[in-house]
Amino acid sequence: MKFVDKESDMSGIKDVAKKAGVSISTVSNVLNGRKNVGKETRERVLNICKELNYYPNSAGRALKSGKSNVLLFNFGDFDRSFYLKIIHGISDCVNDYDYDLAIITEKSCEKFMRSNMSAGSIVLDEKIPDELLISVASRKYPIVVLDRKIDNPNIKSVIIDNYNPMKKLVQGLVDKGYKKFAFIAGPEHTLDTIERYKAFRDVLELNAIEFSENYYYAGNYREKSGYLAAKIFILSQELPEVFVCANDNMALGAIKALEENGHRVPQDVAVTGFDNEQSAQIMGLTTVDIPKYELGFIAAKYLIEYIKGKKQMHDILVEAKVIWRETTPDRK
Amino acid sequence: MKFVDKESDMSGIKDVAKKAGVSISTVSNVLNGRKNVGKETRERVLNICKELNYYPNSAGRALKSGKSNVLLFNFGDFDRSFYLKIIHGISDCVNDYDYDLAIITEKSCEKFMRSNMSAGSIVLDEKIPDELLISVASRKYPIVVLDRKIDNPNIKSVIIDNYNPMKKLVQGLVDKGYKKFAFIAGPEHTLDTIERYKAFRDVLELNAIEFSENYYYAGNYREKSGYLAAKIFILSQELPEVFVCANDNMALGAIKALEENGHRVPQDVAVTGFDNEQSAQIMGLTTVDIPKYELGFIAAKYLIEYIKGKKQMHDILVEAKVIWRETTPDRK
DNA sequence: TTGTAAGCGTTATCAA
DNA sequence: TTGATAACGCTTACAA
Repeated sequence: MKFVDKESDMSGIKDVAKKAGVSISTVSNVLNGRKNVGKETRERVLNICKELNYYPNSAGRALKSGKSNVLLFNFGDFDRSFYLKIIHGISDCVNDYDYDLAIITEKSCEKFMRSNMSAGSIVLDEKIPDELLISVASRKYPIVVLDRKIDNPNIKSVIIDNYNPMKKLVQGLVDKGYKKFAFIAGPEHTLDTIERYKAFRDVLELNAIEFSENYYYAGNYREKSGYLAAKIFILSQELPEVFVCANDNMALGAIKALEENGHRVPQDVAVTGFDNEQSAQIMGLTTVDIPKYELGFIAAKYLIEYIKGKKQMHDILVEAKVIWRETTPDRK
Repeated sequence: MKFVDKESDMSGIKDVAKKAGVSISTVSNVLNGRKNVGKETRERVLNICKELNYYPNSAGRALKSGKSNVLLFNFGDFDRSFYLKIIHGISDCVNDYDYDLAIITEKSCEKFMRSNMSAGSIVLDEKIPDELLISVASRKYPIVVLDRKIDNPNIKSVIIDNYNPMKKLVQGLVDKGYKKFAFIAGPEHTLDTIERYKAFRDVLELNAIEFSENYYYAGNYREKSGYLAAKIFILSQELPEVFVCANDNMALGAIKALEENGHRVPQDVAVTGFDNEQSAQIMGLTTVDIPKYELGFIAAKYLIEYIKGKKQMHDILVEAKVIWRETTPDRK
């Protein structure tokens, strides 16, 4: 078979106009659903668009009108399958409202956000600095940040309630008879780690249970850092009765390290996570379930409503709840 | 605190030019690294760019030059954490070559591909029809498809070798003494399912092992369909000795169904998967490891090289290999 | 109801 | 070494 490489079978608005025997502006009017076009003309134009496979050049459009139906979602951690669910929720919502979604990474985030190609952003990656978001956000370009707070009227937050479920989780452990805790944290500047840890400390204090900083380890949410943390505890000092981990991945790593070193979970040591990822389910890990899909959906909906002009919007708090499983048996 | 909503603190090339006391074209020349600018002018302009937080508007740029540094990656299945790894590989490669990546879903795929905002696409979602890809692909807009073949000079394939590892896997099972097989397939029109199944049948035939179509079940790669498949086998007929599943998710589902019904894995029934997802690792599931990160990286590199003008490119075959774990003990 | 023309922010050509 | 200007594809007053 022989293929001819058509230099470009892409037709522009001009081609459509010419073929339809109308002016460019008429075509534009048809495409933008303006009322000032005759029914017959409208149909003819529409048909020809189909026929020529015409799609508006987004650069031209963005340049002129500054408008766009594209929403950006930025994320950065490829290790948490977590994010796929959030994306799913965002994607479904965005489609419901007839917007388009482009998912981008930190590297290109600024470029995309500044390029007029989108109408707003949902930002998850903590690596994107506050300053960038503040400099980019405006009433015409609102931003929704996940699990983060930025003091700016055009940057809204959708936040997971970390504090209350973690409090319940730890109180539950206390009630089960646990007395000696270790905490494996995520990156220390992130809102979620701060809150999860605060809840942990508050409950211990409330129950007059002693906690030494020696039993605190700052990880990075990766499985490896949980592994490392547990390993360090194993090698250097007495084991706690329970590892409270700031997410499931690290809990998994901790379990791995424990079992490799002959400590049975949960008979010898208990472990808890946070997120309720698939792996937690499989392992029977006690954790906190975050409604990921819903989180994405809500964030997208929120952004779209704000873009459409809704006022008086306050930050949203998404509830999460404890899931008790096998890694935390009664200790009494 | 009171915020003034600056209509736009975005400064354009004009602002830079004015403030620097030069013409627009000079600024453009500086920014594009042209040699025809005095050293002193260049530095002044550069400083002012920083000062004003100037960022070239990519819409304007794209419009004029018709060029773009954006690559599209399309995917559609939010259930396989698998894809996150592929995205990771693509993202890293794209960044290495100073391109930008936008990840998009089926819904907006055509719009984005036809809107001139990108220089090429990597397509994974089987739901995108061949015809669309063919109509969009050209020497100026090449496409790389994953796990799929399309007969067009500007659509290149990066394919996972499904056949050989599946052959090895099944032969291994035969060698271990398994004689009674069931196969849980993915969507029937997909290249990977076809090949995985073919390898399965070929090995059985080679070893003169009988296989009845009753032991074939067409799933959809979701955990639920594996669950359902196993359930059906459990309810309706004799169990096989081993479930060969076309991916890990379905294997997981099958295991769940089996255990819920009192059949122990692997003592009573063996199970294998494909993909080597995190869950497979945790479960001790025998499977085939696909180098996901590398797959993404290779696909992106391939696309970029083609965009940059490399000729004579042939499809790429990515190797995968069997990982033996606990779900398939010797049966002798 | 339709068409004309200006202009969006950039790059590229050519003249100064 | 610089600057004026046309052009990219589109939208949108405004004129017809």
